[in-house]
This record gives sequence, C-alpha cells and structure tokens, in this order.
Amino acid sequence: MANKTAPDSSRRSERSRRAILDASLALVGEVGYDKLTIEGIASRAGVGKQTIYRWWPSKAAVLLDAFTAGVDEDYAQGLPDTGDLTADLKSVLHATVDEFNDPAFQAPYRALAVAGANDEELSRTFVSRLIEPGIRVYADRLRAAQESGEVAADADLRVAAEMLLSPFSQRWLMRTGELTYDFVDTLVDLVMRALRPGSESV
Amino acid sequence: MANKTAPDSSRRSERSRRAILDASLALVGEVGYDKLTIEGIASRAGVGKQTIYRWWPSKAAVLLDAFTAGVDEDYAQGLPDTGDLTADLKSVLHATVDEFNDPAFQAPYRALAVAGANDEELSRTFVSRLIEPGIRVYADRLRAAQESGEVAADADLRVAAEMLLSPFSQRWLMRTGELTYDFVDTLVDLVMRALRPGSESV
Amino acid sequence: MANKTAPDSSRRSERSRRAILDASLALVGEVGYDKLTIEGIASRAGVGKQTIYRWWPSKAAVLLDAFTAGVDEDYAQGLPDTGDLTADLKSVLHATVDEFNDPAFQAPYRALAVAGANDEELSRTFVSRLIEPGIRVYADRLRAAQESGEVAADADLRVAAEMLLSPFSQRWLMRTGELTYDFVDTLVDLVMRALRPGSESV
Amino acid sequence: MANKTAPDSSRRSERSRRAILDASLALVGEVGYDKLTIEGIASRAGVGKQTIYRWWPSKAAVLLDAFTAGVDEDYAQGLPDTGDLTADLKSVLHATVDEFNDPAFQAPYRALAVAGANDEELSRTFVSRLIEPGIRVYADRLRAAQESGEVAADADLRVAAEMLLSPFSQRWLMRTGELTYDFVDTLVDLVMRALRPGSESV
DNA sequence: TGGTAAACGAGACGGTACGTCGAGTCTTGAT
DNA sequence: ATCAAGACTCGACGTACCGTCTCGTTTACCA
Repeated sequence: MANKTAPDSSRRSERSRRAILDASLALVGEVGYDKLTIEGIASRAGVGKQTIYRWWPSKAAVLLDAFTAGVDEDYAQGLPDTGDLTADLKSVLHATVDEFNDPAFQAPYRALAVAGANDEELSRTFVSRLIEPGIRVYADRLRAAQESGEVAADADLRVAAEMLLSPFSQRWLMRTGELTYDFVDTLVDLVMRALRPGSESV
Repeated sequence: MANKTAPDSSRRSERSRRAILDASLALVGEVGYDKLTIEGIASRAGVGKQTIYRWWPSKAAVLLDAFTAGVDEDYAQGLPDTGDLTADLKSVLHATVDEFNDPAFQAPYRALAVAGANDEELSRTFVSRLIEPGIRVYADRLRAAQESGEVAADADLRVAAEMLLSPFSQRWLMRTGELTYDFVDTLVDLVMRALRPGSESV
Repeated sequence: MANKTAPDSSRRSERSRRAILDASLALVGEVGYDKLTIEGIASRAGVGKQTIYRWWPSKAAVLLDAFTAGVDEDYAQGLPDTGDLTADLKSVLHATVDEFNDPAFQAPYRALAVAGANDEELSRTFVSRLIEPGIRVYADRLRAAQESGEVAADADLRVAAEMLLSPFSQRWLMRTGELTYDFVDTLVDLVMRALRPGSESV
Repeated sequence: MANKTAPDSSRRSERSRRAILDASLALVGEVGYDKLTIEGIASRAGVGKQTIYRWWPSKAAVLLDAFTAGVDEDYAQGLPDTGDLTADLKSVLHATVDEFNDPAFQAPYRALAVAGANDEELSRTFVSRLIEPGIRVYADRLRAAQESGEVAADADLRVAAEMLLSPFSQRWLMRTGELTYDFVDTLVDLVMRALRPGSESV
C-alpha cells in the first residue's frame, strides 16, 4: 500500500520530534499559518527538512500533532455535574470564553480549523480529535440531566449540544460577534427553554 | 494611508474586471483554493498580472468580489412569511441544504470562509457582505413572528437566529455532520420550543 | 516603409524635446545606462511616454541625440597647426585625457559605445557622428604635415590616425590601462617614428 | 562581505554547470545578448533559475565563464617565432582576422565587451582573462625581437603591442572599418617602422 | 565491541509562484 | 494633432518554498 518503504518508527528521534512540534507552535504564533513554512520549522528546530517530510505529510499535520499533544486529556473527565444543568453549562462556557479569547491559543486553532476546510483528510482528524469529543461531553452531560428528569425526554441531545457550541465557535471563527459571558448566558438560557420538560412538541 | 498612488478607477477596464472575476470562480471550482494562483487567474482571464495587483490586494479579495457579485440581491426580499414560522423556516432551510450540498457552490464559499479566518480585514468584508445579512433576515422574520405573538416577547432574536444558522454552517464548514432535511427540521423544532410564548424564563 | 503614419514634425513640441534630452543626460549620469528607463526619462522630463516613443526608437537613440547635441561643432575647427606636429598632437591628446577622465562625460559616452556594439543601426550613427569625425581631423592634420614634408610621403594616414586614437579609446573603454599624459606622449613618439620621412618601407 | 551564506561548492552539480554554460553560448548566438535571459538559459539547460543565481551574479558572469572555458589555453604557447618578426605578426593577425569575422564568435565576445563597459567588476575579469593575456603574448614576442636586435632597444613594447591590437579591436567592436588582411598588413608595416633599430627618438 | 544500516543535519537540485518593474501600445481629456 | 497621464498586456526579474535527492555523520541494534 505504501509506495515508499515506511520509516522505522522505533528508531525515531524523540528529540527531533519534540523540537519540530515546539517550533511549529512557536512559529505559527509568530508569523501566522500562511507564512508558516516547512523550511522555517526545520530551521527553527535545528532539523533537516527530510526529517519532517519523513514523518508528516503536510505542515497542517505537523501543527495538528503539535496542537493536540496537550489537549487530548482535557475531555477525559467530562463536564461537572452539580445537579444544576444551567449553572454547570454557564460555568464551563465562561471558562471556554476566556480560553478562546487568549491570543496564544487562537493562532494554531484557527489555522487548523482553516486548513481542515480545504483538506478533507486533515479535517477528519481535526474533527475527531478535537471537535467531536467536545460535542460529546456536552451531549453526555445533557443525557445525565435527561435521565434525572431535568431535560425533556424526547429532545435530540446531539443537536442540542450543537445549538450550544456552534453559535459559540462560529462567532469566534468567523468573527461574527463578541465572545462574552452575557452571550453564552443568553445562549444557555435559550437552549434550556427548548429542553425544559413539558416543552415537548405536539 | 496608501503608500502607492491609487489607480484612477474611472479609467478601469470593465472588460478585464469581468474576465478576472469569471476566471477566479471557474478556477477555484476546478483546482481548489490552495492551487488557485494569481498567475493562473491572469492567464485564464487573458489579463496582465499587474491588472489584478492594481485592483485587489490578494487572491482572496478577488474571490470575494467574484463570489459576492451575484449574491448581494439574494437577501433583498427577506424570508417568506406565510404566518406559519416553523413551516417558513423549514422550507427556506431545506433550500439552503440543497444549495450547500452543491459542489459548484462549495469551493469558493469554503475558500472564503477559510481565507477569512487568517485575514482579519478580509474577514470583516466577508462577514458583513455575506454572513451578517443572512443572520439579519432570519432575525427579521423572527421579529415579525414576535410582533404577531407567535414568539415569546423576551427572546433574544439575534442569538436565536444564530442558534438556527450556526449549527448548520458549522456542520458544513467543519464537516462535523451531514446536512439533511431531518437535521434542519430537528433544529427548527428545538429552536421553536425555546421561542414558544409561555416559555419565558422565570 | 513606415507602417505607422509618421508624426508631423512641424507640430513637435520643442519644449518636450529639450526636456527629454536633458532628463536623459541627467539620469544616465545618476543611475547609469542599464538602469536608465524610458519611464524614468518621461517622468523626470514631465512628459508622456508616448511622446518619447513617437520621436525615438529606443533609449539609446534618445541618448545619442542628447549626447551629440552639443558635440557636433567640436570638430569644426580641426586640430591646431603650429608647424610642430608632435607638439600639436600631444597638446590635443592631453586635453582629451582630461576630458575622458571626467566622470560626467564617461557615463553617456560609455553607454553609447556599448549600446552600439549590440545595435548595428545605432552603431552607424554613433560612428559617423562621433568617432569618424574624430579620426578624420587627425588624418587631416597628418595630411597637412605630410604636405609640408614633416611626414613620410607613403604613410597610410588613416591607419596612422587609428594607431594614435584606438589604443587611447581602447584603454578607456575596456579599462585596460590608465589614461595619462605619459601614455599619450609615448604613443605619439612611437607613431612619429613610424611616420618620419626616410622611414619608408623597403 | 558576502551577506548570504556561501553555497558549498564541493556539492555543486557538474552536470548542471556544463548545461548552463552550453545553453548560454547557444542562446547568445541565437537571440543576442540583450534578449538573453536567465529564464531562457535555465529553461534551455533544464535547470532551476536558483541554480544559476546560486553560482553566478549576473548573466554576463555566466557568459564570461562560458566563453573563457575553452579559451584560456589559447594563449599558452605564445606567438610563433621564425626569426622574421614582420612575417610572424602578419600571419598571426591574418588568422585573427578570420576568427573575428566568424559570426559564431562575434556574439558572445561582443556581448562581453559591452557588458564589461557598464560593469566594472566584470570588466576586470574580462580584461585579465581575455584581453591582457592577448596583449602580453604580443609584447613577449616583441621583447624576443628586441633581444635579437630586430627591434630598437628603447621602444616601449607594451604601448607598441597596443598600437598593433587596439586599432584592430576598435574597428571590430565599433564597426569603424573593415577587418582585412590589407589593413593588418598596413598596420604591421607602420608599427615596424616605429620599432626599427636606428629609429630611436633624438 | 565493532560493523552496519537506519535516521539524521545539511543543503543543492528542478520547479512553481510570488510580487515588482519596465517595455511598448492604447485610450482619454486638455490645450 | 500633439500632448500628459496612466491603464493595459506581456515578459523577465530576483526571491521564497516546495518536495526530492544526495551527501557525510551520528546512533542504536546485532553479530
């Protein structure tokens, strides 16, 4: 299947791998995604270009690895559950507002979102590693609330989670609006109205 | 502000302008945004590269002009109002599902969304010319419904419109899910629950 | 022969003509021949490009006109004739040494010599307007000396004049040696030996 | 002095070097110096432009290398010495007349002469690699003749050599006259008169 | 413990596209 | 009709990176 003999990953230099990942993150923050080059990464990392090409298919893939390296475990413990769904959602989303307003976080994440739009393969990984887990932890928290009767039994929780998250990420990605606590509060309140038991469709 | 003496737009060649815009759209459909080049556009349009650089700052700006040329009037007549908000929303969104599933439409739109993420200036134009008007016509329709008592008086209609549109465009842009009639129906139903009179927050 | 209708030279703007010629000389001194451009001349002269193209076929032709404008009459009065050929030649060549060592003179003259080498048409004009007259005044002075018996009767005076002038201009053009009074004195002395009466070939 | 880190010449591709040199000579013969372009050379040689820019500073430098590649050894054996100076000079110059009247030779040589006039750095190399050795072999032959008493003891042989060569190359370069056997014969005869023993200046 | 094969740093290579400059042509108003 | 101005098509410039390809030079396993 592979036309080139695959490299022997057991002999891979961990030192180079880390240097490349670090250089990528540093550079994307400094010059932006468009001006991020393989040559630049190699030179900053003190590494031969071939070492990058040997292990990654594109600069987007490098960046994706660099970015997801420290993020995977964030979703592990799920959302808090104090028994008050509205309060839990607001508190988590307030934290997320702060995170997405942090410039250091923006550059690589935005770059990946973008790169994914034009690279379907990359997109799959990006979605399954970063976006999908995010949606899922929200859907899971909603399910818990549903089971405790806090949420209407017939609500489509996946779509509900998207109603919560997409307006948020859309505002951020496309700069269609400010990301404020007020905004997410309004959003949560509206969604909660839709999910309230007794609001079932006729 | 301008470092170069601005060109005299009264002497601009309409013929060249159209050729460039047409070539851009054709090419982005054929080769995609990443492989779209200024040289390619110029050559296809039978135009000197300088003529492109004289009037546009980047390939993204060309594409934005090309794309918005025929779209501006789409929002002019607003959304239909048959008196049944749910039905109106579903019918419009069904049409939009079809539009966004059309490959000819996808390439340039996706490209612009992407280009905007990394170019703040371009992003503003993209949002104000394409996205903002879209949100606005939905918000307007909701307002009409609110005035007729079909929607709760205290609902934030702008955020409600985003709850309707963002999950949709997010699925499309990031490929986080299928765009189907079912999906938008579920979406509309959920949002309508949130907006139903009598659902006001306590 | 001309495919375009020739411009009507009676309506030509003398003001523009002078401005173009002046700008050419000024610019060639400032930036050198290679970086001399038609656009630069036009802009400096406050003139449309077309006005230059209308009246001259190339930048070299402009420069040739500019340069020869004030030079033609230099050759009119011929070489001095005090009766002492050797002294006359040395005194004139000393003056020429000074002239050719003047930087203001070098740039355009060198440029024309060069342009001529690759443009046969221009070359003809350059030679017939500038070089040929120079050789001729020397040959004429030699002829006078021959008639007065100061020079051998059988000497080829045209070639003798070239023996005097070519080593000089060669040194200057190709930078093969310094242009000094000593050098031209040596040159004159050697040539005079060849021309001395009684040196006729056997 | 060098602002860019110099390339590692030990890794230079001999194949590319030869292809570039060959293409340069071929093209200058076909299109002339002015229309000779780096892009043209690169494309003809099947080479990236950067490979030319990496090793040469200008098209003139490429051409100089190309031209001198096969010429250096021409001067190695010096001029013939049959004991008859006049005959030796005439026979060599006759050969040179033929060489300079050969169109294949003219284009690059003329181009270099010209390029040198406007590029002092190039000029030095051109002179020291091609012109100076030429003058020197003539001066050497004259010295041999001087030592054997065929030439006056006090004559400046360097200037004498220039008297022989400069009128020749001047005629060729500036097209001030025909290059014929007759011309060089006359030239040699005149110079020989100047050098004849007993012609010493008083 | 020394030999050898892979990965490595470095960077030259053939290419493509960049954004700029100037050439020479063409069009528009003003004189 | 010529002029100043400058937009146009075209071609080349010199630069930046691409992804591929040698080069020695580590490095780590295995004989």
